[in-house]
Amino acid sequence: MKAIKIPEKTVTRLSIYLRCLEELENAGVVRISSKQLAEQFGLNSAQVRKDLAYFGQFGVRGLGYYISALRHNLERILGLKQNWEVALVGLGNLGSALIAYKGFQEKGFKISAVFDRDQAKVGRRVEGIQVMGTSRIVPVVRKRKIKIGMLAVPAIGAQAVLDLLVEAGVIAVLNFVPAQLTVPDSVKLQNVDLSVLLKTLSYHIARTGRPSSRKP
Amino acid sequence: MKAIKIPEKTVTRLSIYLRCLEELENAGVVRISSKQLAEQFGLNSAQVRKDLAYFGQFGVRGLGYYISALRHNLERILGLKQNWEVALVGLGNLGSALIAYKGFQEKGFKISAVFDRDQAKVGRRVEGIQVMGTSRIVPVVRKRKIKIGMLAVPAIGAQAVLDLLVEAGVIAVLNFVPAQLTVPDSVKLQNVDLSVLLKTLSYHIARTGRPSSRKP
DNA sequence: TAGATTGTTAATCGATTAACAATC
DNA sequence: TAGATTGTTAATCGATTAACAATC
Repeated sequence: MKAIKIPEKTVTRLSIYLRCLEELENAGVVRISSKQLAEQFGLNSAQVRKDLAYFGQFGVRGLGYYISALRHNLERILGLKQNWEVALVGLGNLGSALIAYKGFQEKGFKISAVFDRDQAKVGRRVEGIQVMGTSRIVPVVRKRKIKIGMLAVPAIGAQAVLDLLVEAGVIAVLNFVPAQLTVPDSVKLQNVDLSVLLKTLSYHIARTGRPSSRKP
Repeated sequence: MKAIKIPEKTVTRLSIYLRCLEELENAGVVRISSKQLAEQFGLNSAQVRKDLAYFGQFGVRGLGYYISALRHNLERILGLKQNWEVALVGLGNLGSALIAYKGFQEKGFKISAVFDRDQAKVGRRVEGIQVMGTSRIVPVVRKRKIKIGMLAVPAIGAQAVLDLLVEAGVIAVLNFVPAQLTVPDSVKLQNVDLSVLLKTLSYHIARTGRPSSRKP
């Protein structure tokens, strides 16, 4: 079969294109060229065409891309034609915000199982979901065939919890824990480390922000 | 002067190295080689050395890097020797979680000003900080010389709020709004789009997760 | 000194972009 | 048909990695 490697950045851009296409379709626009689409994001039009070309021929020469058709194709490619169940582990500040956030559900991602180590939280109902102890991760996630995990626990013990999710059959994990965690190659671990992002910002300010350097 | 372009990825890795060095120092380790450090993250040792070499010569041939010295150097390079004040705009689910999250403060980032458009929230006290209306962004951020913004408002109107932060003199913004926002070149906009990350996970599962494809 | 590891150059790899034939 | 824009190849650019002289 085809062994063409598709860059991760391409996949990320597809979902950004998709958001733009949704807006355009809602605005009643029918067609768009790669040039117009690229301008929305400060990208090169060849890059847009190449990103799409990894997956097929979706455009019409001389005309561009029909928005509705392209949108459906991108949704299919990204696996968004189905609703995904998500298992959240950790119900601290961040976990609570994630479960309260309505944005995911609109996009087809539903947090449908919540786990926490703290016995005081177990049994509570949050957004209509009963909180379970971490010992229930393996049976429940396996039984419900949940494929996506969200990890929002303290760094201590995070690897053990992640191992449970993997054992339960999760294939992809959105990880908010600022620690070096490992998963088998077959599992995708997507790190969201806000501290690392803030430090990058700090670097940017330290380099470009001030005419002369100043120490506090 | 030197016009060497330092890759963004290098800066991101520096802060990841730093976290590792902190752990090692706490564990009482004195020295580490680029090879050992690289193995922690599945990276190449040449990459570690090159990342560091952008900023100076921090190692000792034959021995490796002294952890304490390297750590101080990285903190200096990343601008972490000072505490940064952060202005948060938007006090919904995510904004509330961000302000309640204690992790930032430990790393030297303190949310010290909070703004929301909703008059019902203005005047309330959250984590010891009095919430202000968005009309106060420009005077307050400018007066306090706050350089980092966090944007956690709804997509509608987000650009206008971002413009206010920029007008107020912010140089870097951590953006949680899933929309295509623009800033001047001098300002760094770091997007954190959880929906995009989830879609990348969805793609991964759709491609690798199932032996045969199945539509719901 | 012998062994180890850095700092740095040169080679490789992969992603972006320019260019253009195909074609609507 | 003439003009526009795709899909794709080839050129360019930038980041990663191998290799090794310098040196602790």
